[in-house]
Amino acid sequence: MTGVAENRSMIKESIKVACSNCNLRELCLPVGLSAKELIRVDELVATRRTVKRGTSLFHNGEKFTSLYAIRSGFFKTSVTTEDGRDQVTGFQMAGEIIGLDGIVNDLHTCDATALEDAEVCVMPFDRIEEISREVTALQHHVHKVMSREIVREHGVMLLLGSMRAEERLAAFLLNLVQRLQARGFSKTELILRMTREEIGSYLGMKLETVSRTFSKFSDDGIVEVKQRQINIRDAEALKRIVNSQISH
Amino acid sequence: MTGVAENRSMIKESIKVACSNCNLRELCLPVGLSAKELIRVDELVATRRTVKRGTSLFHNGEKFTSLYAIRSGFFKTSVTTEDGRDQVTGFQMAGEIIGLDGIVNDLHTCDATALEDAEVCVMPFDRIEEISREVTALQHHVHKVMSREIVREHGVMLLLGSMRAEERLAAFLLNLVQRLQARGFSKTELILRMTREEIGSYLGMKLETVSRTFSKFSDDGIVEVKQRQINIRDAEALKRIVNSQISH
DNA sequence: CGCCGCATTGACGTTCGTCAAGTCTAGTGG
DNA sequence: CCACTAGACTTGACGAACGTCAATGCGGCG
Repeated sequence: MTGVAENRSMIKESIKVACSNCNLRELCLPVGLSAKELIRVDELVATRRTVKRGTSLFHNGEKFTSLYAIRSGFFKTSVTTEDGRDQVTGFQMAGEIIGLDGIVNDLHTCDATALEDAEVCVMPFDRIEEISREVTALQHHVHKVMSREIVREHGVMLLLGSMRAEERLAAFLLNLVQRLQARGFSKTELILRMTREEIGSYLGMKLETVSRTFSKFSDDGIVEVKQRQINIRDAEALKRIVNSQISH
Repeated sequence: MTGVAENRSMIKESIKVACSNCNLRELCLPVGLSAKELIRVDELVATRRTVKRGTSLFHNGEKFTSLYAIRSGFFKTSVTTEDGRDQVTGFQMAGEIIGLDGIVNDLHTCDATALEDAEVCVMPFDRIEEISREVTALQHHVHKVMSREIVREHGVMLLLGSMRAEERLAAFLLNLVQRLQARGFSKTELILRMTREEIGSYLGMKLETVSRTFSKFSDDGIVEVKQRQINIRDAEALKRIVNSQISH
């Protein structure tokens, strides 16, 4: 039963890395578990699954069974309407959880697409519920993960509802680099995994406006932009732009 | 201990209506509970609390202790940045749950303000966690409530990121009237509990644009607008506007 | 009755979207 | 190795949608 090909990705059941040994543990799991609890929590992950760049982990309309913890790689999630409109709702990186949208109706309501080759831990949701009845720290952790997502989306709503193009892009860059830094990457250098169009969709602006705004930042010496390679030269300036509060 | 005045609202502990008898039960609670489970679930609500119009149930920065189920009245939730920007993140009516944002950091990250005199059931969160360890239907229900909020916010992001003014207002009206209808109100008549400015904040547009768009709908015979009294004359037209997909 | 907050409407300006042309880069195949 | 191509990105010119500012209207409440 190992190495079986599935629709869009491969299942890998043989090589299991226990959560208790995983280097992303502090991102995925609650802290301060007893040895006994850790053993229970290791049962959360049923399998691992690799997702090739450009393919999707799940689609809108698919049956929901599991949450996914990203072990490596980079995803976008996006919603689509019947009439073809679509909106990127988030970008996710290692240690983050995707699939929460599926719980309410047992159906996924968005697509999750890998922007680079990725690997995820598959956590069947009924198992999550079962174990979190026994391990209260896990129960609380699950609640926090969901609440964090709600708060994050509040921030996006603020951005979309009240910021102008420069403010949006500045906030976006600062958020990305802050999350990368929390994972041990540089706080000034980053490589964008998404296109200008995907950034624009997330930020509610057109790709041309994204491009122009990058150029503006570059002209002002705030960031160096070489295609998808970004070097943040003046993070303080970006923060000032986000809090600009121009004209009122 | 009854009728004690608190900061911004009154605590009412004497007259307890059990959840099991509450007419909003099917909105707040899971269905199909056993008698024994119902008894446990009735312990969820510690007290009830009235919130006068214009006052707040909780504020950004306050310690989080409880979720609130709205028994009657109408709320808005809004986030504010240091620099004074603010954004309405939602409008909530009877049967809906507010306070989910506070779980992640044990602090509320938004304000909840009553737009009309309201009454809420106070459900201490540690009690929710305790009881949902025993009553799996409640556990699942809590997860669904949070997931539903995430999905709702995806919808708002789509609206803010990709719709134009008329589409936004049409979607807003349809959503409001649909929720009111689910509570037994008319599907054509409604009274707005919020100002044009609050609608605008929620929809990412200025109050003047909200007003103009109402006037446009009125001129087109789609809705009658008399201040805050709205009569939807052609819901199909509103749906067409939402799905307009003009120009691409 | 008169005030005040909310709503409407108009004139004008800014930001961003649209359309179009052109450039850069990576990947492919001769 | 280089030419070629496709996809992504950049840049410019123009226009539409919406924000801004300001005047006016309306309705509820003291």
